[in-house]
Amino acid sequence: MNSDWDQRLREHGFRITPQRQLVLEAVDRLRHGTPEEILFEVQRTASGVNLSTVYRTLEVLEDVGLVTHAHIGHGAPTYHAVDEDIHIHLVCDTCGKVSSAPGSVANDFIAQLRKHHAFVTDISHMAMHGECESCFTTLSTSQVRDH
Amino acid sequence: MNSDWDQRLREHGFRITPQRQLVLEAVDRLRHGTPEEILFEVQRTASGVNLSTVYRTLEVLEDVGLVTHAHIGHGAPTYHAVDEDIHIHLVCDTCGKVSSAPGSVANDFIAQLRKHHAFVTDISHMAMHGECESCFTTLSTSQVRDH
DNA sequence: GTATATGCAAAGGGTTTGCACGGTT
DNA sequence: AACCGTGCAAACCCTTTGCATATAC
Repeated sequence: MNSDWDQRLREHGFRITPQRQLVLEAVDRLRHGTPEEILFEVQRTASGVNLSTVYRTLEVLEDVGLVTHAHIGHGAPTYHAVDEDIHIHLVCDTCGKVSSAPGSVANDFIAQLRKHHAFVTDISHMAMHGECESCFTTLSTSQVRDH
Repeated sequence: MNSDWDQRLREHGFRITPQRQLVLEAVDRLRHGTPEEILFEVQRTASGVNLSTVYRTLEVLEDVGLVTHAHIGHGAPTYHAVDEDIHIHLVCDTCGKVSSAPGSVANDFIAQLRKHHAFVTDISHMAMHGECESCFTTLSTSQVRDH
């Protein structure tokens, strides 16, 4: 885990609290987690922590650049530490499976968006929707599909 | 608007109703719309239509391939007709502005995901998060930022 | 000591569901 | 006539907010 997390918070004028440490540790341990999943992880150590504190804490940790989130489904977003290996989420909208690809596969694409469309993409926030190969193949054989 | 929309519904065993026609027309007219925005548009013609009908109808229209949706923010998803020009949504997480780029800019990227990561991307569902050039520039000059 | 953070409970958006009625086939 | 689709209201999930208390500085 990022060793100067407390420094990072102080720099931005935030205080150091047990809750903030615990939430950050939980995010690191889970690698991916919704606010509720993070709450449960935190509560293994400190049962008194409240869900609204988790929400407020995640917002703070995101502000200072220690965590990010991606929207991988219709439900709650998933949070992860920023120092994780940068990756892209591939969400199968048919079976719900979430796989990932190294962030580098998007380099050219992102460079093009930057150059020609004046847009700076936040790669750790990227979630692609579509279908995994097996779901796609199943659909192709069971119904008409236009290519 | 797609001229055989009713045929499309019938093929899949759905019935033709005024509500389904009106919702589809509203989506076409708005080009992009949340369920609630679509409801308001529909209600300009038929004030009695209910929000839950809009939700159920959008699900049906998506099932038969007449509309899709993309998650461009934390809030409600945005629906649009499938025969629109294929485009990618670029969402600025700082100022909230949503711009778009032609779908073709992602061709290589999508081909790579298909070939090396067994994933078939639904391009009309693509929403990229990040910052527009002006927000990015402002941030760069007002605070430390790592490149 | 003062300002910020937390816990709790209530309210808020967005979406789904159960049920009786009405409309399409 | 049978079944599907609709309107309405209630329930649901996820998230935010107001307020009093507790805690970091």
